[in-house]
Amino acid sequence: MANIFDVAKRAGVSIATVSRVLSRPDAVAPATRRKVMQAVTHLGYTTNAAGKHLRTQRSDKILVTIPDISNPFYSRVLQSIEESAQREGYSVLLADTQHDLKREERYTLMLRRRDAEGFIVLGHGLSDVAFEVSRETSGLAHIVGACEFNSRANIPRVNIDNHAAARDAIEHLYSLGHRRIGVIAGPVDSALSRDRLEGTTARAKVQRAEKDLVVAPGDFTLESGEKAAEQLLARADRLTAIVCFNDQMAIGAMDVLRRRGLVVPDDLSVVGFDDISFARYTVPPLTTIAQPVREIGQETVRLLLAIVRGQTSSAVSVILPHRLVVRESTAPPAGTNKRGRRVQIEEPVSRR
Amino acid sequence: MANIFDVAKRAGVSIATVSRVLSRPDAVAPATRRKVMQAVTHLGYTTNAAGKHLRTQRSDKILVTIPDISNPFYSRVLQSIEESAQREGYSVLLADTQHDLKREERYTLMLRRRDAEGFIVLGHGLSDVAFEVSRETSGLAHIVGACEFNSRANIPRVNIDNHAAARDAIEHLYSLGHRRIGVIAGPVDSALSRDRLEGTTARAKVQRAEKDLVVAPGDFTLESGEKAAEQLLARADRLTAIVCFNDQMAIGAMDVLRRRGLVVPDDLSVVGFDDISFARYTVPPLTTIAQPVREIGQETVRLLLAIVRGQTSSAVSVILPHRLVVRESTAPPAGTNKRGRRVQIEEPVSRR
DNA sequence: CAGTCGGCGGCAAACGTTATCATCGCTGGG
DNA sequence: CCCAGCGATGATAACGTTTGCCGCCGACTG
Repeated sequence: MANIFDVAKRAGVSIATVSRVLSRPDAVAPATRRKVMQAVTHLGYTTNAAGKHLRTQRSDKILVTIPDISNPFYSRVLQSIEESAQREGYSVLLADTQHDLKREERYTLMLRRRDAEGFIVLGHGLSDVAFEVSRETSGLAHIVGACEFNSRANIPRVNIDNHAAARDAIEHLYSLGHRRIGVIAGPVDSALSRDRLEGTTARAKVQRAEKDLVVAPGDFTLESGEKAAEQLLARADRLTAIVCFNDQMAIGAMDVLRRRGLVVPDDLSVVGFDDISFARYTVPPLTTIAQPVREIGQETVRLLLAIVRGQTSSAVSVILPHRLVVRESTAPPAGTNKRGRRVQIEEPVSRR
Repeated sequence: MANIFDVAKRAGVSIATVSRVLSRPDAVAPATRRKVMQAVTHLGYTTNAAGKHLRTQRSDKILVTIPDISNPFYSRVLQSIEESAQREGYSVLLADTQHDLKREERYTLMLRRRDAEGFIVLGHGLSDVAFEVSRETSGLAHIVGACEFNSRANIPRVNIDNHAAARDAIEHLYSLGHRRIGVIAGPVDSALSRDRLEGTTARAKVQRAEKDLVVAPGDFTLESGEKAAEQLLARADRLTAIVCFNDQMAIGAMDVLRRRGLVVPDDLSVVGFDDISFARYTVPPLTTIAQPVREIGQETVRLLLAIVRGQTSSAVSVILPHRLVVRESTAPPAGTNKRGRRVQIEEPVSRR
């Protein structure tokens, strides 16, 4: 493999000139530039990453930890992050932590080893090591959170207003006439889930319906959605709607309902979260809170790189807008009319 | 940030000893080892990646290109790759090519720059540059394909027997009594899709039913599944089943059928490919060809690292077993009994 | 014509590590 | 008692690059 010396020799210049041609071409005379470029192409020379990295102290890499890549929501955020990073000349080092803090910890070492210049954390886990690394740096830690956040560490993050989003979800159900509502939440240690839970209960209080809110925890997987739905059905009767803190749990829940012979939305309305691509294809299509995945990825990268490049002295978090997407999994509860008003049972029930 | 000199000074030893303590601890006397370790922990020293990389010529990184991370099948393979790599001490550089050969090409440069030691290609795209890099290396190119493969380049790969898998899918339908079958294939430049198409037609020939096979191309997305299904329905009547070359297109197709008032499997049977996690949750649950995603990832990494480490002189491709998972989206066509035999219309139609 | 200025390119240091080789002291065997 | 040998550690040479500094030369101006 040819190195910069080989190129220099062949072009009859010094290695400094070769380096200059490659990094700042206009700092060198056109004639020499041509000579060098010829040698470069002839030898198939490419700058060696390690040498450059060592000299410049920049690896042009960012580390992204994800609790679970196979979660379509995360994978789409990742996709956006990757694209944005790439556009800025950065590569992405992938770390699937599988919800394991130990793994995340191992990966965090890459930051300290200067293998990566910055660190994006998806999911709520943030190990002690990461926390520590984030503090030991003079100035701003090169860490940004996305979607989730760890309340312990004072780390800038970009996400939607989960409190408001959950409020909107439940508001939608109230406006349809629902009152007794099940909630399939996330793990208790998830700040995101806590925020959404607060959003729902806050809105329920306004309605004076706190008692009618039934919560079952899940872990954002399809299976946990099933389990939670079964719990909900066993624990509470007269439920007319279920809010799920992500679409996968909603899909799992809808499957349970279907197997029990319950029809969505006739018997029960279901609302999801995230608006993953499959949400449009469920039966019936899922009403859900859409998150701006693309923008989340873009903003996260922008924020991180601003910190890394020292273009900002005080990084602030970013809140992006969410959007309620009403599809066909929600409708007024049985026994009410279109407006959500309770009607006489004798009247024909109209829907959608 | 403390470097090896700082540690050496503090421990009162040479840098060589520090390096030894960290890499081969038993090559150094216990007393010195302790002294060094104390200094290391006190200073929070971690080996600098760039220095190590430059010296050892090993980056401990592999590059993985994926046509589309948001495809759940790919993301699960990626997950397995990442885990296996991690276990072997390697990190994964992620490259989402978005089906763009130019992007893949840019990323391939990382291999030449020695930024990554090896290269895993998911998807069928393989740019000229990659092809070239794979040849310029003396000995084996550090490239392994997964799932798909490029027939042009002689690159080892790991995948299922797509020909046989497609045969099994269509065999299943024939055995149920279907004959006139629609196929939603992949892009024509996809070798994987070609193989599967060959598998279906080969099996159809045995049945003397080539004329009853109707093919529409897709591109593995949900939307393309819808489009292809519409084409199929418009072009061919009397179709009793559809085989799709991935689950997402199957889900898209089933949505079209549903909107047209067609019931699966009563009116039409549907078979998918991949067995993504959502396949179990479609309505009805999708019959599909399961791929051993976990094993594909493991084997790919194993194969690549064997090449990288020079543990093998001639890398051969790996074929992993697939499996037909029969769920509820397939049944005998209307007008036949359980055994798949054509019956009198007057008889009651039984199913499942 | 002489002096100065600017553009271009070379020299060399530094980035942080590992591995090879040399060295030194100690031990054990002849 | 001496020397061979061995175990432990130190000195040092790369690995390949970028970049500050400086010198040279040509051109332009007074």
